[in-house]
Amino acid sequence: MANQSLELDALFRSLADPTRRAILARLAHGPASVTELAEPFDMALPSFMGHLKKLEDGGLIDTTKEGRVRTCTLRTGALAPARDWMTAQRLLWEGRLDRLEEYLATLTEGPKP
Amino acid sequence: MANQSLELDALFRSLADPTRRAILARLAHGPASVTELAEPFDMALPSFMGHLKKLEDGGLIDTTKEGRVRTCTLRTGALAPARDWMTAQRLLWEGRLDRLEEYLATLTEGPKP
DNA sequence: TGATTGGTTAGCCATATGCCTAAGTTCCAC
DNA sequence: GTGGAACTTAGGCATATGGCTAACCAATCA
Repeated sequence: MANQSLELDALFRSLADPTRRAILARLAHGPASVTELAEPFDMALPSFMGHLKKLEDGGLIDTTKEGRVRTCTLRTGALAPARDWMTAQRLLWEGRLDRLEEYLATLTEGPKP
Repeated sequence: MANQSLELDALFRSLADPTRRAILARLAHGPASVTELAEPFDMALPSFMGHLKKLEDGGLIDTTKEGRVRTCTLRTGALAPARDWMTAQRLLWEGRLDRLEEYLATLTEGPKP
């Protein structure tokens, strides 16, 4: 549970920045190199690389180096824990406890990474 | 758009802390006073109050004072923009552009706060 | 009316964050 | 072999964050 809390900390912190959200939104269209990703931003490259590192350490993206080009790829399902937490709260708020129970049942059945 | 970006910054930053997430999860069960909310936490009251202020400034909760008791209430739909952004990314990732279009149509029809 | 309760304000500290520049390394095209 | 491209590392700076204690204030109770 504490581990899940740390994971959610990192996930939501990763999303609490417009640059990183823009990176994720771009990668949703497909993999891209660092240079491609950085091009729309008026930001020093080492600063931009810092954001990529944050996303990689947070488990949101994978990066691979081929020659001098580093390619970034969105990690499938990486946002699921954050989305699941928000969905759980919404179901509680709306008072649909029976739906919450069904929903939690689907969580325990799913595979864990 | 920039305004939406700032709103998402504040929303995700509010969620990037275990104490604030626990507050929201508790309030999902119904309103509570500051003292009730703070009781499970081993934290100085001014520090805890700081978290409540963050949540209120971020539009996630409302607070009202009656006599010396301040009661906190979850604001309905407050997490919707964050959830919507995550849903939009997921639909992109899964390549279901037609579903994305349908989804975006529902957004533009909905009332804006 | 004094004591207690439920916050509120102010100031401080350690750490994290997001940006910068400068310099460097690895790879590749010419 | 060399210059340029694509990163990578190091150090610095300003601001934000999350916690603390101390003192205070407003409301209520005995």
